[in-house]
Amino acid sequence: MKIATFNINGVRARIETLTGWLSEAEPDVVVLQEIKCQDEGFPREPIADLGYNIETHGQKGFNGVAILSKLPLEDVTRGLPGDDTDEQARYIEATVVGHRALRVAGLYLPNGNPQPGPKFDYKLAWMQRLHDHARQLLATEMPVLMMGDYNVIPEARDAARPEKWLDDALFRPESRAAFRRILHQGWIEAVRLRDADGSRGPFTFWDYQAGAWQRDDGIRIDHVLLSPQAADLLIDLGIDRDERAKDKPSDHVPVWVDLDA
DNA sequence: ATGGTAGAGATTCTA
Repeated sequence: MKIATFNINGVRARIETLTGWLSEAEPDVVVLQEIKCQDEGFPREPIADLGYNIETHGQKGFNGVAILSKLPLEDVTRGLPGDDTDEQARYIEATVVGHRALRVAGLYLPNGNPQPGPKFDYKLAWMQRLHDHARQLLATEMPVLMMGDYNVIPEARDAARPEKWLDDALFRPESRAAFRRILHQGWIEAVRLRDADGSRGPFTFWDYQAGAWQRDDGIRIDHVLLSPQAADLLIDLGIDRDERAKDKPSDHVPVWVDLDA
């Protein structure tokens, strides 16, 4: 089963980019971030026509996440637990039943800039809530995938030019430490299973500005975290880097895993 | 040191 994460940066503005990739890559399950629309504005029809069930958690203008699946989605939950006053649509979770049941979480972690400030405080508080919930997910002993745009550059080798990110919320020590604290519960970063050495990259995001793509001035901020039970099922993984060179691209590219599930 | 781009929706914010 092929399961992907893709920050689409506006699903209505980029519906042809999305359907083109879905047709080519043929993922079974996709978590989307930054749909930037409300549930009723989501372009369901062209995606349903490709055989996907659709569950959305949107809001007006910003943020918004969704899960697409060729298999039925069960027990869908919306919003990250831990703060009933949080109105930002950044988290969705569902069970996908193939010949094995998987729990899939799609998340859009707060950017946190500028830092320091209230947005950075919100990012760190959100990461603490994710940490608490991630522990509960591991305790289920199901195969779990916790994937999405983490807005965290884990290490210097995850940036083409780490020096320019030193004062950015994506690379601050507090953000990186919070990400590590989640990993240390026992999650496995899929990409690093196959690329564990010290070489630079691969990247998943290139800014639209200043020719970042042309200079390969990228960062790796879209991550797939696997529970041990999910990691045991891993067959293959990839980053669809070529999507960034196509017409009307998102600034992020898809990251996917293939599991024996 | 600055500005460079993009989407949504309102004349600015978020990234």
